[in-house]
Amino acid sequence: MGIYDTLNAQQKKAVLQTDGPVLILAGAGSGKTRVLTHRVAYLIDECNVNPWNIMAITFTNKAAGEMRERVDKIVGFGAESIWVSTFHSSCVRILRRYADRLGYGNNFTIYDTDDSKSLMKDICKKYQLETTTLKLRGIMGSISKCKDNLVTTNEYALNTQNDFNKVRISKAYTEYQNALKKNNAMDFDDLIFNTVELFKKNPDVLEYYQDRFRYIMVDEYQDTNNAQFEFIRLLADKYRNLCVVGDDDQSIYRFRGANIRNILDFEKVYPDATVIKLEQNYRSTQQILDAANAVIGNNYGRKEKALWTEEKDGEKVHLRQFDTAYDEAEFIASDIGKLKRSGKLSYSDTAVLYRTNAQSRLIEERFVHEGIPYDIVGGTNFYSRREIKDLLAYLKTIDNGRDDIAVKRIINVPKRGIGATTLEYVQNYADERQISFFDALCEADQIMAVSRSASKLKDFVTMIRAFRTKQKSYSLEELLKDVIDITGYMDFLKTLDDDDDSGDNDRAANVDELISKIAAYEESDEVEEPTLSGFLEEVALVADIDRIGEDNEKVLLMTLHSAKGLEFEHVYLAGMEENVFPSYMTLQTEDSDPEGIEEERRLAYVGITRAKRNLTLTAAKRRMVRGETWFNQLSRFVKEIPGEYLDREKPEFDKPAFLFDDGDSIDEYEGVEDTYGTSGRYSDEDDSYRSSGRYGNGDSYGKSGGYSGIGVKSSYQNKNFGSDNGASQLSNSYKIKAKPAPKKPRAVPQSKPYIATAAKTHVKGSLAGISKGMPMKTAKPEYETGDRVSHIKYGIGTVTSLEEGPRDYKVTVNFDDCGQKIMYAAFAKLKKM
DNA sequence: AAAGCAAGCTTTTTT
DNA sequence: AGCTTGCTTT
Repeated sequence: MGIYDTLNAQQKKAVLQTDGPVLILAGAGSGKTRVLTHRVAYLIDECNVNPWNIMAITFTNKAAGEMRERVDKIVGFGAESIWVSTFHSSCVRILRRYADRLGYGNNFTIYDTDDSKSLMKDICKKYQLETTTLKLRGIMGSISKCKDNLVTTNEYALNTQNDFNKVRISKAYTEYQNALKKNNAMDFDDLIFNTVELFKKNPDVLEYYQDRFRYIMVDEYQDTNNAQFEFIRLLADKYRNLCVVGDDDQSIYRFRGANIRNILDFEKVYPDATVIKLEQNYRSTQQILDAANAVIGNNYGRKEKALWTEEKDGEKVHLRQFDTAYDEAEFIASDIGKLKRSGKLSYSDTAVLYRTNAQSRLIEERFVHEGIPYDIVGGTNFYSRREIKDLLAYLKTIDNGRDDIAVKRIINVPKRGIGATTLEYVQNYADERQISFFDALCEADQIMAVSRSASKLKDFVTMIRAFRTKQKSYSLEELLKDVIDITGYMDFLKTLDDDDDSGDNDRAANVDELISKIAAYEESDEVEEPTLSGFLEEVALVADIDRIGEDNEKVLLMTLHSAKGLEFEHVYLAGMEENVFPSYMTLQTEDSDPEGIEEERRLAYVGITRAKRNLTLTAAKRRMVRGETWFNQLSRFVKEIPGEYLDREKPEFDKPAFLFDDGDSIDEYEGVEDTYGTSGRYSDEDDSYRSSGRYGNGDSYGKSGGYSGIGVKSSYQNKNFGSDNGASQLSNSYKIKAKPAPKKPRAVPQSKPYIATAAKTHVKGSLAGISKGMPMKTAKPEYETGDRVSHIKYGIGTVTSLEEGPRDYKVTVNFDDCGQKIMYAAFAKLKKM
């Protein structure tokens, strides 16, 4: 049977067990994607299952894409009719057909986290729901939890037991859902929740999909939440051919509602389940696996398993500890550079992983310095960047006036002299009449209270209507460029970050990328009828990880979370320090939530097992976090790795981090009694601190204005500190934190010049170089810098610069009447005088 | 009534 | 460091 012979015994068992519930516990790197794809092939080729009856759910679009590709290769025929998609996109697909059964329009829009937040903000304001203890974040969190657990607004309302906060949350939940419905919108959680609701209330719909998906496979099952579980359970209920694949040791999304019990209790829900463990690892060396096993072994309540490999040759795991995060970043960059030069490393097979997005900046700077090409995953998702959201909000407004959030976002962007008060009146008018915000704007004349601003509102409406008219004859790309041009959006961006121009460049480049993206969408073969709504939908569900291409010769920088499911020859885990990883937040809540630390450990496990051959752990003794200097001890996860698996350059690494070595650039360090018998402060002669932050006046830190760095134990109180100093609350002797003194920040040696260059080649978070098939370019305009030109709206001016963009020329004109404007040449339709 | 500026507060992770 | 909020200015 050919292709199945390459599988090991356990893998083969997993492939051949096609019927009934199956739980595959697949350790990291144990070839689970291979198993899944072979299983699909087996179902089709050997069991005569119609591809149409197979559904495979993955976590990210990228994973879905990869699975689809591999299935296509191995199946050959009919592969395209298999549903391979994420939970969210599956649900969208179903809801697009049946949302009307729930009282939504089938063309509902999808709100991202930002959109939901602004909607909720309005609601909280309207009903005065926020208190000192109950903030927006908490309300949103509670509601999200409700949806994850399939608790409806009514059910929640019945269970408030007159608890003060619960009553408020209940009100917020109810109003929020009402508002969503009115806006014909759903948030991420709703997509799953509503699909389950749809299935429960409409047996005919459920049965249709049950009959359709006779064989269901779910990847990354350990990260499903209760609603997702219910979605799957309902679908699989008729034929019970449900195969879930996961690894409880890699469950890292609890904060998002993932319920590790879904995988741990699978056998309780399906007592007849076949359980198969895949423990042979085909990815990493024994040394790396030993380290991973040693770390994860400290967790309780896991399904016992031990990864092993036949790959015995390998280096030890490298450990390097540095004085500062700068040194750490410098090492990573230079080490990668060195290995690359000696031919031992390829950029595309190398990743730097860290706990928080904020850690990327320093590393990024050093990469630029060393000339190492890189790409950053995550941070602010391309589609959550301000400039992109603004432009998309214009497109949404043009597409569908019912989306109040989009309209409000852009009504005064760029500034049109329409302020908060005016908007409030308009909103009240809309509320009274139960009409949309945009419809209210159309009747601005009727709203007495805004009579003074009525003309501005009318101008806005007229502009949007003009776009709608143009939409009929324009391509999407033309429409977007026209929006940018008419609104003077590039101009507005210029005013945004005037302190330094690098951010500005990024933003402009991101706008270029959006144009490329919309053009690529229009020209894509996969879309038969490109529409504005289609584009907006496609864009709504992309995760940042989805855009990584394989072929790029670039080092990837990303969080540990983003790295799940990926593998690299060389992996650097940066910031292996207490309070960084495990995170400060987790350690703070350790008593009330002991499971937090277990999840962090799983995250460490995920990180370590990303490496195939070469793993380097790095840590810094001190680093700047949100304007404070933190002194952290080496991460407990490093200490959990037995010394014999480690190659460490500094044998004294595990002494308390704040005992500085002789070479350290600290002039004075006084010991004070505490857990470690020390703590101290620095003299202010020391200039090695690149502190910044707003500590404009040193009074609260003591007269000396000196540096107060302390090692703290729970009972330690330092009177020189403001009472809000987090240090006094620290309960674990690992934690050492200090505040910087007012000090002239030492010029950071890298900085601007090459950051600016970097923006051109590696646009952070943009799609630079990723969208394929950039089509033909607009011809060079007839005019040049210095020429006098005329514009239909702005009149006559002088061209001050003509810059070549990826798809079009960007022309800057200094108009005699309205000053400088930046626009796209193809759209400005400038006439040379 | 809107825009501009300074102070204050914060997030760890994301479909 | 970045974003929101509140206050002052126009």
